[in-house]
Amino acid sequence: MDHPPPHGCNGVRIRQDCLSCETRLFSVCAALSDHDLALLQDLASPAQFAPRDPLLVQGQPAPSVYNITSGTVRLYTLLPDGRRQIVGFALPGDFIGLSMRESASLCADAIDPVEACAFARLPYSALVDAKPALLRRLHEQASHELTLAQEQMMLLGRRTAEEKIVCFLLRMQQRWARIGRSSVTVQLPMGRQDIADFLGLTIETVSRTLTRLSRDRVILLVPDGVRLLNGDHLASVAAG
Amino acid sequence: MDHPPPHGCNGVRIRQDCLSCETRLFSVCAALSDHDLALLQDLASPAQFAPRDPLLVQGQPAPSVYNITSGTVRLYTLLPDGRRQIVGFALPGDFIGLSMRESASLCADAIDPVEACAFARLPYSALVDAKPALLRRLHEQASHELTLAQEQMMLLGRRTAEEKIVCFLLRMQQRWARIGRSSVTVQLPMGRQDIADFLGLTIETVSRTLTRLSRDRVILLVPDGVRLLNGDHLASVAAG
DNA sequence: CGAAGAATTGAGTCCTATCAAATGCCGTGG
DNA sequence: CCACGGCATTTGATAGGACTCAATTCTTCG
Repeated sequence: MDHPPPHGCNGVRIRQDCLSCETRLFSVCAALSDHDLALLQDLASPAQFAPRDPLLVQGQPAPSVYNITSGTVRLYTLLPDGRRQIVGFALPGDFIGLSMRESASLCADAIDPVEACAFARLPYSALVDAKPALLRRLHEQASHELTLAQEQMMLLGRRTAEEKIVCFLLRMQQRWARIGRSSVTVQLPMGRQDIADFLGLTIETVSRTLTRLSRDRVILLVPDGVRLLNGDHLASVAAG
Repeated sequence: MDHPPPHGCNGVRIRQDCLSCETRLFSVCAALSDHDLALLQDLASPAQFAPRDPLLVQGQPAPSVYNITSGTVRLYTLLPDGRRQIVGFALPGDFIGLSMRESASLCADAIDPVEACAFARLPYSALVDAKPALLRRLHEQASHELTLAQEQMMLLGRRTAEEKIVCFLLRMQQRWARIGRSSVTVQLPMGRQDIADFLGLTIETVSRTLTRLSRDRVILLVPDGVRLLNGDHLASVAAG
């Protein structure tokens, strides 16, 4: 893929171009015919977020749902005393706002520069009502997320720190692979504290575990990511 | 509610009677009109499970989906080395098999004697395709489960043993209340080991924490449940 | 009554958290 | 170009909460 980013012809304002969207095939949009996609495109407005910009705030009304087209978003909940649990990272192709409820049950904010398709909730909801295929796709997506959430519960409740880290690295590798960015070097756009809050650990334990794996030549720490050196060992740890 | 359990007239074989089903209003069936409910009823076959009987086995084909009408089911995943994480308990009105995939990603088995409506997956799937209202309801249900799963992640990743226990008790109270069994005495049909595997603790820690709460007059341990004595204290612990 | 399983209680250990300090990284501005 | 400040990360020392192992008590039920 080396064509330029999508832009409008004839000098019109730059708009989404769903048909050529790189994330289309991975996203909920894959459920739609070209015709229905055009309807969806009319509802979409491009949105950009700088690092730390919020997409959703826990408890506050969520005017839009989003389809991430580039960048990484963290989804998390907070306790009053400040403890944070990250419940997921949204990558390109991921949909934010599956439940379509009026107010957000989560916080979501950009980790790095994020681009997304925003859909106003009401017209989007109407389109979902009119297109069962889209609803079906949303439900499949929600079911998939539920399965992931259940895996994460096993990880949080029953796995050791090392297993948590290893599972996390392997899952990130799989997720990048699924959207066509397969590589031995796993990109980690999030910081150590984010990883800790995702895995139910402290930042120190994350750091120590990564350095130990690195010393044991199982991984190699590189800027903004890790290279997986000993896949067999990693897989056997993850298997439990 | 003191009428006898549903049974057929004229000596016909006992069947589900969805219209008078006590769990109808809480379950996915609430999405359907009386007419559509009749279609659903034709697909339903009553099923009973003794304690420890499996409803689903991880990785194996799931021929049916279930609507629980009485009793309690535990849903869990296993690691090869035997570690177990319970991801939820299904109570009357709960639906098992939301994802409608062919093979189960979870194990599910009865904790106490369970009665359920079983629906063969294929005809059920066909009905869902024909009735968007039913699909919509399934999606709402899945979204709700996703929200619960995210709360559970916070609990597993960031809460102390005492907070886990207290949150669990309060949530069980709410769940019983929602299906019309509100009471200061919270029924706990599952054993201590089940609670431990749900909360990411050991059975000893569960037991010790419950006895400590009991000594502090916050709860009272009774057979098959607990009575909540100091709701304010419980709520403040749960708030974090 | 006795056996088997479930739950509780106790003693000691270990993994991870906590507290604290040092190091590395990167953009800014002199 | 390099010194500087701020932030993220790493490393170290210590403590503590939950786990492990083991024994006892309580239930249930034939």
